[in-house]
Amino acid sequence: TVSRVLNGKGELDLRTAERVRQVIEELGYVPSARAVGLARGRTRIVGMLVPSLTWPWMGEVLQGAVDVVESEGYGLLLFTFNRGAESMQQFASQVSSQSFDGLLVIEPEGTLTYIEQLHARGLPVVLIDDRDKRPQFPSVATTNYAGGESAARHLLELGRRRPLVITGVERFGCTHERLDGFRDTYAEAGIELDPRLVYEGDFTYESGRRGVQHALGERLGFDAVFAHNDLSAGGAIQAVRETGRNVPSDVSVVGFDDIPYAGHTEPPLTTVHQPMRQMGQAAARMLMGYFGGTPLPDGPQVLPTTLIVRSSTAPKPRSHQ
Amino acid sequence: TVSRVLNGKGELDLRTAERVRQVIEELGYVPSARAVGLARGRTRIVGMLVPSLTWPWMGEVLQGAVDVVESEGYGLLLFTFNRGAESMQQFASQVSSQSFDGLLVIEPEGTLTYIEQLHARGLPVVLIDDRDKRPQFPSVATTNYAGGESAARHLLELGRRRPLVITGVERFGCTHERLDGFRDTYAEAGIELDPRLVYEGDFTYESGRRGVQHALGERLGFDAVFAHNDLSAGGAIQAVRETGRNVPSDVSVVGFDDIPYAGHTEPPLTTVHQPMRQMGQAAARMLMGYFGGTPLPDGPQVLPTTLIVRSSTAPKPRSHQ
DNA sequence: TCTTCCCATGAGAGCGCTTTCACGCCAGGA
DNA sequence: TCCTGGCGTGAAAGCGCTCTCATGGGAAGA
Repeated sequence: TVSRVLNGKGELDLRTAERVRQVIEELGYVPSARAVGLARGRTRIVGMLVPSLTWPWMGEVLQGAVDVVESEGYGLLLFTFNRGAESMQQFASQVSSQSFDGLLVIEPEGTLTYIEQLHARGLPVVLIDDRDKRPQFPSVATTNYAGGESAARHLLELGRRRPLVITGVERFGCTHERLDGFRDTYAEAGIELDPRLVYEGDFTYESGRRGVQHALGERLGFDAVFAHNDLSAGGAIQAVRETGRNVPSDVSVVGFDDIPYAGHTEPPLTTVHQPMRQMGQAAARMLMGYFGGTPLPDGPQVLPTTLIVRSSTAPKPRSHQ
Repeated sequence: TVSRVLNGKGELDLRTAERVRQVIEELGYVPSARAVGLARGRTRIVGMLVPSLTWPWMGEVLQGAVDVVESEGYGLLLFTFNRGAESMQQFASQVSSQSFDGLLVIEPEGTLTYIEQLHARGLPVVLIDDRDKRPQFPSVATTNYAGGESAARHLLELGRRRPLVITGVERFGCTHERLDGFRDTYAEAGIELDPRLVYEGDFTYESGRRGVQHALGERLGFDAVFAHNDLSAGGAIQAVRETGRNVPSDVSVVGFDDIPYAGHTEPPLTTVHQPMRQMGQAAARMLMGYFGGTPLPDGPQVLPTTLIVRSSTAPKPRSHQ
């Protein structure tokens, strides 16, 4: 009967319910999560697997996920993947011991097949920002291609016709999408990107510097930089300024991500905003919805990027055109 | 008997054990965390309560904690406190439903009494970076006072005799400690800080800018800035440079925290490094140790800060002295 | 007033483990 | 050969809930 009162199920007399509630209050009784979990077969906990917690935008997506998970009365069990095989081991055992009801994943490199297995075995899984295209999978993604397009369009409007691209890690899907969007837009404007001006970076500040220094060393002229994340854009700005050139007038720089750092570079960085927190929220909501009865969509939910214009981009001065 | 094999307890025949193990292997059997938890009365999960996940150094301490927690086969249940009372409600109910065996806390403002209650009631709790001094409490702290001292010593050695201090939020203990360490060291050198050159900031980039602009507006001369975190130090650098002054020669700037951003300011920031990841690790280790039988120390474990000298500080030029 | 039906509640069987208890068996001493 | 110890193992009682099933009592219909 107490159980009925607590869960609000079954027919029961209002006065009895009130009396039970009163006693519960007096005793300060709280049901044990463990026992409830065992009896019900569900834990009201969702797992979240992330590659690393120290990436600059990770906090945002985590915060987004935690917010909705908590507001639904669920708990968020955190797993990372920075001790390689051992991490995976630990995680796998937690999965099979059914420590959680569903899973949010920012895919650590090379674990996709495993994650797919879990999904196939019936564990509700939502992927965040799948680097590889995985159409038949519940996931939340962002418009990397369109982000690349918007950066290109912005630079074209400013009269920048020889952009240097500092890419992300080559094996990530997002790198290709951002590059393709950018390249295609330039192509539409009748400008083919010089392949020598596409530098493979690795998302670090240093790689941004190296990209610029490399181009300069090769005596390749450029009037803009499109970096695939803000950190490398920051490095690029830095390297450009060191040569005495001005940002934005000599070289305009566009980044990607819009982490807080982007607002604090000198000059503040124009960048493609990724809605990290919203992505975390959306993924969590999908999962919560599933627990509530809504089936998981078997495709990605795509959240749009937005171009944030700050001061690192400006029209090309007449004299140089 | 299966249970005995799995837990390695009790006397049992080696051949039987082997046979059991084989069958377990064949069946792919994994004990249910829920049932084990209920039967044993422990969940092998530790909770972690943090004010916000988006603070720049939060990822580091989280990562440190997760690393050791995971390596011990425990899980990390994450709670945040950015929806005020509601968050607290949720968290409290999780506590009383015994969802976890122990708790790691980066104290959200104004929850200390509650946390203390939990500790008094027998929940193992380890605090990270207690802003208020709480001597009788297991915690991990860092040397804020000594950090302030080291910043002061460094600036004094460079001949900087009129520093501007941009503090953190006034009600935080760390703000006072950093300021006291700094002030006392200057006092020892025979220099009393000009109270007008102590500006109350709030740990934001903007507050760093405002601090500098305020001092400049009041026509207060200064040849150095000590900011209580890196973000506001970045803002300070920016504001100083905007007036045409040089960092480090005209004004040397020292920050606090040593977040990744500190390496990317222009010029790279000299700062007091806080061992965030180590603090997370140490706290988690304390808790793990407790589960292993070692009692919790009833005082803080203090990890030292280190001064990281980069390019935002330099000796005072002769001509200006 | 008697029967029928339904609503509110108590009893009890799980959920999948751990842990205690007791029993059976074999080795060693009398 | 019989008795005493232990060791290895099966049986069963929880852990603290949920949920089904059965029961009792009161209202409504005859």
